[in-house]
Amino acid sequence: MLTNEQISNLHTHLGYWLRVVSNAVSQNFARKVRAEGVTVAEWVFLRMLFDAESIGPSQLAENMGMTRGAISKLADRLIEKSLIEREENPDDKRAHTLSLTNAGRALVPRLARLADENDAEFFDKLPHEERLRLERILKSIVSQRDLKNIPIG
Amino acid sequence: MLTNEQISNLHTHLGYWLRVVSNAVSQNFARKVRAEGVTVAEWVFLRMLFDAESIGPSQLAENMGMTRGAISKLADRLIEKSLIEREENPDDKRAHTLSLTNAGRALVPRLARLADENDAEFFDKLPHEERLRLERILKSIVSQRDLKNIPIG
DNA sequence: TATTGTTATACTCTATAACTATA
DNA sequence: TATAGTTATAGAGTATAACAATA
Repeated sequence: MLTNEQISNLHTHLGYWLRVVSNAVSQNFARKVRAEGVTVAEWVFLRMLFDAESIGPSQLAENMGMTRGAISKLADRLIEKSLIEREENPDDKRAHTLSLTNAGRALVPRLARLADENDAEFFDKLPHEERLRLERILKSIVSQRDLKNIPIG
Repeated sequence: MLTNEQISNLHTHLGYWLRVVSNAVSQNFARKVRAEGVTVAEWVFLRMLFDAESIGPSQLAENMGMTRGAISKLADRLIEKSLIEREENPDDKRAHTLSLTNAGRALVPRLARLADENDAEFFDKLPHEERLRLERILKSIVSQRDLKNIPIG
């Protein structure tokens, strides 16, 4: 017989199915938050500022797994939307501090609710035990591969 | 007491963990195929042409869950790389047919091997049973939500 | 010199829509 | 007029690197 090389099909990979579901969840969420005028990356950004006492672009870039350049652009957009403010640090004049405006702080709970809704849409129909299994398996891969980046988009 | 509104944290959502893992898998794969000079979208494109007897941009757009415009650009790039060819259909002069060149056909098995490797890197360390569970849960969400788009990027 | 941020460039994918040619 | 493809434009994210100001 001739070479019987196996060319695996797209759907034979677990990564494929993971991406199908993950992209659907993310796109659905993106649509929801777009109605509130923000992107998924902006939601993550705002949610982090909500918890942070005070945080600079570099720290945020580290936390979000983005470059400082990307954070700058994101911050510009959020300032444009009056959701955050940028201040100089008096102690170290190189450093900036980013913080939520009142409007930004008011928006976060609304976005958090959308995140809850979105998750429920996709996963609430799973039997409780399956949901726990899925979470456990995903977290085991995260810790095994030491994944630390916040996923955007 | 004051309002005890719960602002859910990023990591409380299953969709968050799904995205962490999915993005890591995809980015790892993107890095691998980039070494072969293609993107993930181009891999999907080539893999589909590998099976198709003859296929046009519209059909491919449908199958890949992309717009025809996006397919056109993708096809331009792949033609530039001499991996596919575009022909006019003699029966219907509006229609085009896309097909692999010899170089493109030769590349697909190499990319398929990378996809296999990538999947193995992330999932082979899971107990066999967990892997089956993960696949079953993901597919149940796919069928429940009737997801049909091939995930790119 | 090293660090903090910003800015610039280029590339990929997305979305929408205008446009051409053919049916 | 409807359909097949292409092209144009704009937005969002990624990556890399140049750059200014400060430490």
